[in-house]
Parts: sequence; structure tokens; C-alpha cells
Amino acid sequence: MEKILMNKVVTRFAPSPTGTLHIGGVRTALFNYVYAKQNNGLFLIRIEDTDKERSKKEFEKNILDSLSSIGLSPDEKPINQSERNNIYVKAAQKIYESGNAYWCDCSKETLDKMRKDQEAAGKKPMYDGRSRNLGLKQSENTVLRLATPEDGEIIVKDIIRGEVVFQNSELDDLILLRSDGSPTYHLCNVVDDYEQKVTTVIRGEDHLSNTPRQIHIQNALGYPSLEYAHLPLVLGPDKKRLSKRHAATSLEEYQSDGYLDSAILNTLARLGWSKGDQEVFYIKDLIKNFNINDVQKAGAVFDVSKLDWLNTQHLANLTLDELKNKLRPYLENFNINLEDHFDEDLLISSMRSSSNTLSGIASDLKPYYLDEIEYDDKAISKFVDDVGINILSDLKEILSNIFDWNEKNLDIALKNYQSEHELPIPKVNQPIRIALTGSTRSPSLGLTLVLFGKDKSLDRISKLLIKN
RNA sequence: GUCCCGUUCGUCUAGAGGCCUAGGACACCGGGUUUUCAUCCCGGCAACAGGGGUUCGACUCCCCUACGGGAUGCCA
Repeated sequence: MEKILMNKVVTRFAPSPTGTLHIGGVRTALFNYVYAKQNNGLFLIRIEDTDKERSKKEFEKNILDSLSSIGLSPDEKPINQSERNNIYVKAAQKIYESGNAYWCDCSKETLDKMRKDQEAAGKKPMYDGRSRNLGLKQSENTVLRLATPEDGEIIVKDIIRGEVVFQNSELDDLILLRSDGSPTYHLCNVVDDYEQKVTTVIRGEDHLSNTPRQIHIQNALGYPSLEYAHLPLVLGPDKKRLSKRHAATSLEEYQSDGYLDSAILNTLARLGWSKGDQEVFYIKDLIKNFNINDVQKAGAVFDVSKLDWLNTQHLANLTLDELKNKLRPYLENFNINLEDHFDEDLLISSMRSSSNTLSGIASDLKPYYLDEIEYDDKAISKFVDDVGINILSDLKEILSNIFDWNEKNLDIALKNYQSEHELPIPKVNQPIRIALTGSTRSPSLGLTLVLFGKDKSLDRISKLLIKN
């Protein structure tokens, strides 16, 4: 224990590249990152690609790119377990030589049958150690198993959960080396945590029951013990771990949907953790205020509406320039160049609260840039009737005679027309709004007209007039 | 089945025996501001899983039950 206190804190995020970076993984990485940073420690990444079947380079790339895109870059170059085979094999040998492992030649069929029998007998299915004292030598179809102590218990000291006790009798002799000689997850994981000088393991709760097994491997290898924090899982609305069935799970989907990285991180951090009544946190706030001891024990349901709200908060905190820069890629999706508007600053500042995502704002910006207008049928049928058409042609005339095209003049003209004809304001304004933007949603009308400019405004009114 | 973890408003959470007629936020529902939408402001709805203990007193401590999750792989 003293040893841990003396060492520099080192945390790691150890994903296996079998899919794109999952939002739950981002949260795990975030907590690891923040914990390391607030202790002046190191945050590392390790790619656990020992499953040759399912590991894909493209996923590894996605995970690494996603992490750095959201600001959770590691302090050292990530390592790949697939490239460190000899280290694990050496460790396995050491365990074997110390008498804490043995070769086992049980076939898959034998094992299946054993498990089935145990289940039928109402017992926990686990390897019964039948090869343990056979003194088998390594051969083509042998695996190396850890000789787990049969009695006693292992106490996992978990920062979040306290002491969790496991009886050794509940644990079976796990496989260290497969029959093809390749190392398994538990071995690699333990060896690498040691090799990378990891001090603190922060990972999902699904690993809690793996921990005593890994501690046995550590003990067999003579490694020092680690600090653990098992995070509650991120759940879907049905309380099962969040999966594609529930919602988007990969980070890149949220990013392309127009959520700010800082808002995503904020949402994830608040899932299972809180600090007073504060809701909005940036990474620097987390480094200052986060306390891993305060993390909740129960799983937390991921709620997109909270993300939406937090995103509006983070969006509102952006400076105009920041917002413009963040908007650009989303605008490009519509082939829009932000600078093509004659007063993009006024435009963006008028439209910045139109939607709670970047992609939503970009989409709302389309009428201001593109010639094609998408008319909202409902709005058309509600406001563009005979009366609406008359109003439009009247206003077209009136507006064309306004030469100093500014918000104040336009508002006055609109107001005069409306009071002269004793019309309710929306009756007058909505048809114009629809003519300009295709819908009834826009900033105040005088401003909207300014944003479109005189020519375009009149054009669009004509266009709607012709259409009807 | 067995082992492990968990259980406060629909959701995220505050609550470390009296501060709780249980607080905040999101969502939702009303109302207001706004020429529309959004923003913003105000208000409302809504929870301690159940049962036993311990205690003068339990959301808080202990036990049981129920429910949920995780683990039980030559996956990680």
C-alpha cells in the first residue's frame, strides 16, 4: 500500500478493437484520464487485441482517432498486446516453473459435457481441475491453466464499492495459454498493467468478478497489488447495458449528429457522478472537482434529452468565432460555405439558438444560402391562402419601395400595413416568413428580411406568389 | 442454477440517524416574455422496492424477500 502512495499515478484505458468506440468506453476513458490528470499522473492506452478473430485494425483506428478527437489523448504511445506475445509467454513460463500452473488436455467436448453435468446437478459450471495433478507435458492440444488456491478468499479493495470478498472455491483454474500457445486476456491484462506501471485500474463493473482471478495471476507472478475502481455500467432505458438496440452507441455518431465534444463528455461525467447542484462541467472543471470516491454504485441510464440540454448550454457558451468554426463541417454537408453570406456574423448570432445541435443549426441555415427552398406544407396551407396571397403581393409592392433596407424601417413598414388593414400580426408576417425560409421559423421578421437582403427577399416573395 | 454488485421522482442525482412536510437538474404539463420558432423567466407534477429488526428517532445501520444487472468462454 505504501508503495502505491509513493508511485506516480498511472491509469489506462484498455479497449479491445472489436467495434467502434462506444459511448460507455468514452466514459471509462474520461474517468481514467481525469483521475490521472488530477493526480499529476499518466493516462495510457492499451489495445487488447488478443482475440485474432474479432480484432480489426479499422476499429483500432476508430478508437484511437475518436479518443484524440474528443481530447482524451494518452500520455504515451498506445501499445498493442498482439505485438507483445513473447512477454506474456515468458510470464506464463514463470508461473509454470513456480508450480502455479499446469498443462491440461481436456477437449472442448469434455469441457462442455462437464459443464452440462454440473449445471444439471445445480452446481456452478466450472473447470474441476481434473488435470491438475496429472503432470502433463505441453503438447499440441494442451492449454496452460493457473492453479488457483482451493481454499481461502480474495478481497478486492474497490474505491467505489469498498471491500468485495470472493471465495477461492468459487474460482476455477483459468486458462493462461491457449492450445495454440497464445496468451489469454487475464494474463495479458495483468502482465501489461505491471509492465506499464499502472497503479489504478478504472474500468467497467463487468470486470469486478474478473478481478480476483487477476489478483491470483498477480500473486503467482509476485506483482504488487493495484488500486481498483469499478464503474457502474451505462444502461439503456430497459436497464440493460447500452447497446445499438437502444440508441446510437458509437461516439462518432454523436459527433456527426452535431453534439459538441464538451457536451458529450459533460453528459457522460454526470452519469454516475455529481457535484452539488452543478450540471455544466468542462474537462478542466472535472479535473478540479471530480472525485472518484463519489461515483455512484448503481448503473445509470443514458438519457439523450439530457445530452440535448447540455449541448444547448455548451453551445450557448461558445464565442461566435468558436461556433462558426464548429459549424463549418456541418455546413459543408449541405455544400454551404459560411462566408458566402454578406453578414455571416449577424446571421449566425441570430440563428445560434435555433436548434440544440450543430447539425440542426446548419440545417436551419440552409434557406439563407441555398436557392432551393423546402416549403413546409403545413405552414403553407395554414397561412398561404387567398388572404395570404393578397398580403404577399401588397407587401411585395411596399417592400420594393423601401430603399434603406434596415430592420427598423422594415419593422415600421410591416407594422403600418398591419394596422392599416387591421390584421393580426401573424397574418401579415407568417406568409413572408414562409416565402423567405419555407417555414414559420425564423428570427424576428425585420431582422430576417435584413438577413436575406432586399433582392433575395423580393425574389422569394415573387417565387411564392408564382407558385400559387 | 451459483457467485458478485446494485435498488431515492419517468431519467441523472442530493441525502453519510434527527437539518426531509426528501433538495436540484433533465423530461413532461401549465403560465409569461417574444410579430412566428427557438432562447429566456415563473409555476406545477412526481420518488426513499417490500418486510422485519436496532434506536427515543431511520432514506440513512443490520437481516430477509423481491426485482435489476454483471460474471460464470481455449471473448475481452
